[in-house]
Amino acid sequence: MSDRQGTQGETLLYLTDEQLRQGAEAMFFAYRAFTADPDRILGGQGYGRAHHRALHFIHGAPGTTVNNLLSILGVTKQSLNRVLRSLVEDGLVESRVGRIDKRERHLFLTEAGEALERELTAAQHARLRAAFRQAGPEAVAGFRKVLESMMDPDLRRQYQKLKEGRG
Amino acid sequence: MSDRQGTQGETLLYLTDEQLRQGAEAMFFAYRAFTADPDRILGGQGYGRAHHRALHFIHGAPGTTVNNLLSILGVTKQSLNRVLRSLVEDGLVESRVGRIDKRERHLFLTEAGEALERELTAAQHARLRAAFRQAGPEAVAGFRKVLESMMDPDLRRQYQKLKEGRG
DNA sequence: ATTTTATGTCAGCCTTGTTGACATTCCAAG
DNA sequence: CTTGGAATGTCAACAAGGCTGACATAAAAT
Repeated sequence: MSDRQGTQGETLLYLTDEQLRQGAEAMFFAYRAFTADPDRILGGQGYGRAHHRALHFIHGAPGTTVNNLLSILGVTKQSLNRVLRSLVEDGLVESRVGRIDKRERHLFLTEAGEALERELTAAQHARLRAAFRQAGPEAVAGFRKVLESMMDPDLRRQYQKLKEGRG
Repeated sequence: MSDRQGTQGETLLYLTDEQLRQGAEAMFFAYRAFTADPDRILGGQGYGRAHHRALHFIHGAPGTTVNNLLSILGVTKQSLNRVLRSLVEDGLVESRVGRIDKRERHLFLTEAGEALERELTAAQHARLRAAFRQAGPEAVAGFRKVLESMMDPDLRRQYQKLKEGRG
């Protein structure tokens, strides 16, 4: 029971309350760092994290509907609507009525919207790139593996679908 | 140049825009899952994520001052004050005026506060434990390594200090 | 003793989540 | 064809939790 290298030892080791606590705190601090740069960029202009998320996913799936975006973002349509309205008013997003189903709105980034999305992504990717490089490829693989395991099955499916859609 | 195992090949491989994008989305989805259980528990009783964070760190460092808590949480004192006030009013946190420096307030969880903290921690740890177990020890090491690399030096120091304080 | 600094509290604003009410469009049953 | 329900999106009002500014009190410095 004292083999710190053995399978049993490690299994017990990394699941102690202290290990879990450290994992939780790491998530908290890292997520703050992860969102810090885009938050700073958006802070000045009356936008926030919600606008970043909308820009990100519209960029990744141009022509997506409001309803589809909702299922990805996991917020209510009323909440998303406020964000989209300001983005449309400011000319960053274009909302076109669906041709086959006129109830739907298809969303696209304008050139200005693409430009802001690029700026936000650049900041976030710079940080991520530095962290990935410093940690090394194996650590990155582990990072992804743990994050995926942490998601609910529904969220994981959404995440996988986004990946495959671009793969 | 075609060695997918070589340092060069891997370095290029995991730093493509697509890899970074997937990393960012993994963070987004995983963080949502990470906070989902405590959010659900707290939702009913007029509390939120901010209360959870306060309970968590007061539990981990009983007697901490408001100012110290601020530097850990990274919010303004006005924002934290609102949260603390409701926790004190509801008898979950006790705030004692400092004996040596009467400007300071030292914070402690009451028995009820400890009980709620345990409930929240239990939910979050259950999810984390399942993810860690599924991903395996090496993945968990990588997960921690990447998250730490992602933090700003200041945040990383805070995080390390918390770990060592309990180590 | 008076000024400056540190700590915490109160008031008010903004973003972004929530529910409720509603308009429009589509589709299916009568 | 029409009518009633379901799906989609919008508008209004409210709550949580960020923020800045103004302020009270205690400690420290001059």
